[in-house]
Amino acid sequence: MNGTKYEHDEDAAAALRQTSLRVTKQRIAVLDAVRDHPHADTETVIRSVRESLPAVSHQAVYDSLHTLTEVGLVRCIQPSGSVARYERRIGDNHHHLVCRSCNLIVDVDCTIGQAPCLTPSHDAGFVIEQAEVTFWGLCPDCAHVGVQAAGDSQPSVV
Amino acid sequence: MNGTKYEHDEDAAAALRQTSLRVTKQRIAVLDAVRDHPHADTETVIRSVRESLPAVSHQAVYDSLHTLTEVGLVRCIQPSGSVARYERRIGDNHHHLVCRSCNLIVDVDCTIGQAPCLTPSHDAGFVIEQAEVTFWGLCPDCAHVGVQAAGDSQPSVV
DNA sequence: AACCTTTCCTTGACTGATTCAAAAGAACCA
DNA sequence: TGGTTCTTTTGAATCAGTCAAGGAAAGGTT
Repeated sequence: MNGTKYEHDEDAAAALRQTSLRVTKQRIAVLDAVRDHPHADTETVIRSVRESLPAVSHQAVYDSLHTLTEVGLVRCIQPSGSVARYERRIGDNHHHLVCRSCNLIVDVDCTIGQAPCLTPSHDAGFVIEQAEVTFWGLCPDCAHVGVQAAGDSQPSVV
Repeated sequence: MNGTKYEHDEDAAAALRQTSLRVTKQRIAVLDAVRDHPHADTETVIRSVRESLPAVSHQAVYDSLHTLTEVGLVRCIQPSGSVARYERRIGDNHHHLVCRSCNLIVDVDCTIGQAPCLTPSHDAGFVIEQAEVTFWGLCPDCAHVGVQAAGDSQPSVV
């Protein structure tokens, strides 16, 4: 049943042990699922987890994702119009490209270097912890389709 | 009933006439509500609209907000963990400061100048239309409370 | 001004993501 | 191993947002 996954299990278990959280099958499976499906929504995580643990409740996945987000083992992103999505790549404050047409999400490195990697023109007195950048546009595939399909059905740049 | 609001009504009506949309009481009231409550969520817009038009349905407000967003008279933003919020300031691609503690949202001018005002380090072949920046942190009030209240209950910077 | 067409609003039900709460179960410390 | 505490299951509930059909209003036409 759990033969060829030692690496994953060990990575996830080790990460959990470094927190004060208990090491449970469910949390390990959630961590693996998020690693294997970058930017997955909760539904996808549930399906993936159930491949190895068919009986997990959706609530366990919701709880795990929340808890793991709180301790910083996963990061939750939520581009406008999207449900919550999760990723395992953390700590480097990278950003995202989102395709307006097919909703593909791709990582991009932080524009300048370390968080916060940008400074607003005036900060209104805020103590700024993080700058989150989302680049909206068209992925290579969708951009080509737009060009091929007549050219002027795709309106102007914002 | 509608005595002292000529300025607002005229602004909103004029904006609507410049589109191909019909000029209706409901849409004017929605435009005024969004102007009077920057970054308001739909619930707030509904309450505000009902001050002048008690009988509007929530569906009319949802429809209006969608339609007005489509034609570009309002802009919809959705910081992670928040419901949809709307603003009347459009066309300048400004960005937002969001307080992690009280959810206050404040506008900041575009960091460099025109959209897209940032360029990712590598674009993965995307055609980029817009860069959306959200600065997360603590507003002046919440930052002060954090400092006063013992200093180490408020954890580290991300 | 009356009419007609098209677009818009109201009504009421519904969906889908997420959350709540209580009880059963599993992890970890002694 | 035994007990305590933290997790998971179960089942129901909430909340933002959507769907669909009929009635109403806007704005052009006569």
